[in-house]
Amino acid sequence: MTSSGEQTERATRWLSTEQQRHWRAFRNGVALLMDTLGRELEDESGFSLHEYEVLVRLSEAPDRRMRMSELASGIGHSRSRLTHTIARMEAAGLVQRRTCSSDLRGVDCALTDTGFQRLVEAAPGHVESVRAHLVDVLSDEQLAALGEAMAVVEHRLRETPER
Amino acid sequence: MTSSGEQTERATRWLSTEQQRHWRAFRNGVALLMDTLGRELEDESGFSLHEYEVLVRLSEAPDRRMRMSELASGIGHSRSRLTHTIARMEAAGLVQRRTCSSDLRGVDCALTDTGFQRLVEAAPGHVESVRAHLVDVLSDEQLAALGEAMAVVEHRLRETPER
DNA sequence: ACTGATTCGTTGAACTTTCTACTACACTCG
DNA sequence: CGAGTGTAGTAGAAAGTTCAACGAATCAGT
Repeated sequence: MTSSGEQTERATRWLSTEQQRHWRAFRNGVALLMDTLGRELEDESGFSLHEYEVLVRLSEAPDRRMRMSELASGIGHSRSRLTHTIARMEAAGLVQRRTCSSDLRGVDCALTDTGFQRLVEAAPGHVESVRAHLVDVLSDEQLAALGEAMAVVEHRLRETPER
Repeated sequence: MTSSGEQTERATRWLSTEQQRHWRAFRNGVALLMDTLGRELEDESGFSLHEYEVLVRLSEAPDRRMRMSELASGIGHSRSRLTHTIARMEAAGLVQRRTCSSDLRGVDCALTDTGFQRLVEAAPGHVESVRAHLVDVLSDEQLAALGEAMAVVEHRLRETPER
């Protein structure tokens, strides 16, 4: 809109047949896998994958408590979304909100004993699912390749300032 | 509940440290990647990844039309969800519903010229995103490993009768 | 043909997630 | 100090998804 009028037409660098095949396999496989893991977790323990993730993070935090925003950015949810999720989980007695001592704006979210207990009960079944559909289906090398590739992807995405 | 009372207590086969590391990297990486691709697509073309997927499938179908249920199972959405999605897309003029000639229960979903046009406009940007955050970030071998591993996962999930 | 079971797609309500606006506190710089 | 700017969390409305129930068409068995 400034000087050049039309932005330079650059030919799209389409994916090669192979690349497209792999990308689609990845996309479809991930969707189906996550869907399945989510449904199985839901059936067996009543948690969604998101709630489970919250429980896991809290259980591993010092004192089993964490600030809302840490929790949110850690699992990549919006602050708003986490507020709603935690509200539901608090109503269910899984977590408890406390005012944060060091920063009066902040709120700490603490795992209750009930919440921890329910996580302990849910974990074995979930691990079984992950094994059955991912870990035990692949060779050690394949799993490692998967993990390492996605670590690179994540690292790049986090280091990039923005786009 | 029948004979044995307690079901046999079997020790949970937890993941090894390495396995857990890879599984988490996979989970986090996938979440962040898909999130980013979705947001970029949304910003550039106004489509969600789901809508985009619908457009792609239709554009590749013979006659650019497909039965609702084929479409739904192809992309792994519930029939209900697809109904709602297609309703919105139809209101936006991207697709059109027609009665299916061979089966009066069925409904065919056809891509409109507008829909095809909008897909053509959206595609280059999306491919750029996929390259920037996945394809060009990995070696050919890594991408191939990713695709092949997930193809195995998907295949296993589809062949299993149910769980 | 007739009956019952099944599949197709839709509907509306309940629920979850996203988006936007808002309050309160913290930090910083004159 | 105190005005301006940024950050933490929340709240409610809008958008999207899931769930259960339904009407219509097909299929299988008699």
